[in-house]
Amino acid sequence: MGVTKTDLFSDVQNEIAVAAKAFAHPARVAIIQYLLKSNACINGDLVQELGLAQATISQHLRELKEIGIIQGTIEGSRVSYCINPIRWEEIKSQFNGIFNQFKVPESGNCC
Amino acid sequence: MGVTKTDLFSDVQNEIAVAAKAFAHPARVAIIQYLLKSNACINGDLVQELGLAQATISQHLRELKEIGIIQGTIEGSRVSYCINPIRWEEIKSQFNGIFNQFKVPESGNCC
DNA sequence: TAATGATATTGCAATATTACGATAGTCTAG
DNA sequence: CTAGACTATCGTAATATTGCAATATCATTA
Repeated sequence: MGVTKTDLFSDVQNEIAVAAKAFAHPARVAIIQYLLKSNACINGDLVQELGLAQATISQHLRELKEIGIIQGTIEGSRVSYCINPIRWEEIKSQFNGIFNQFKVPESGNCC
Repeated sequence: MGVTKTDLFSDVQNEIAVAAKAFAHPARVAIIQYLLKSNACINGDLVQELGLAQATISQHLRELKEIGIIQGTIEGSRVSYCINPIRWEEIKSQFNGIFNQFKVPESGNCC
């Protein structure tokens, strides 16, 4: 009924799902890529950069902050956002842990 | 209004968002991990493995198939699913492309 | 052929996500 | 202090996702 049954799955599986949501919307991917490029930015820049309303971007930023992949500091009347290095590495290694698990079977592909 | 404005974003950004959705639900993560372990499996196994209804699992499998990350072959009355190696590498390198873009700035962290 | 087993599809119901206007709060100029 | 700039939050509308029972398919087996 629209409710994800998180209790059926392991902690790791739920964590990966949460982390993946950071990348599961093109606007958030765009925000992350922009942060990677500029290595710090402000919300206002993003309103120019992406074509979305200020409220929408603010909402995506909050989601990314909740996931922990970005962090923000208030700078006067502005807010500077950047990648959270600790969390970034954490998520990166969670994904690499999965990606590196796959080896093409020697006996050719199964199906 | 609930509609993602895909036209605002680049192809790559949209592609990453689609790929990320494969991992954005714990059930799909669990399915992928199970496929990684068993290196081929059948739908029925998954109904035992996860606690979800058959219809629900079939739906997740279809989504993963649409994303291309898994593939299935009909084997009599059963279906064998496995990782799609080509697509797997594709998605893996898209994510690595992002993950490796981040370097902790020498001047310490910005915010 | 009929019954069985394995999957897929359909048709809801419930919740989640996306988007934005309006509004509120918080600085910084002036 | 006041006006303007920048962000966050609220309320709401529209669409998407999740989950499952019921049903449909299709191959196998009796």
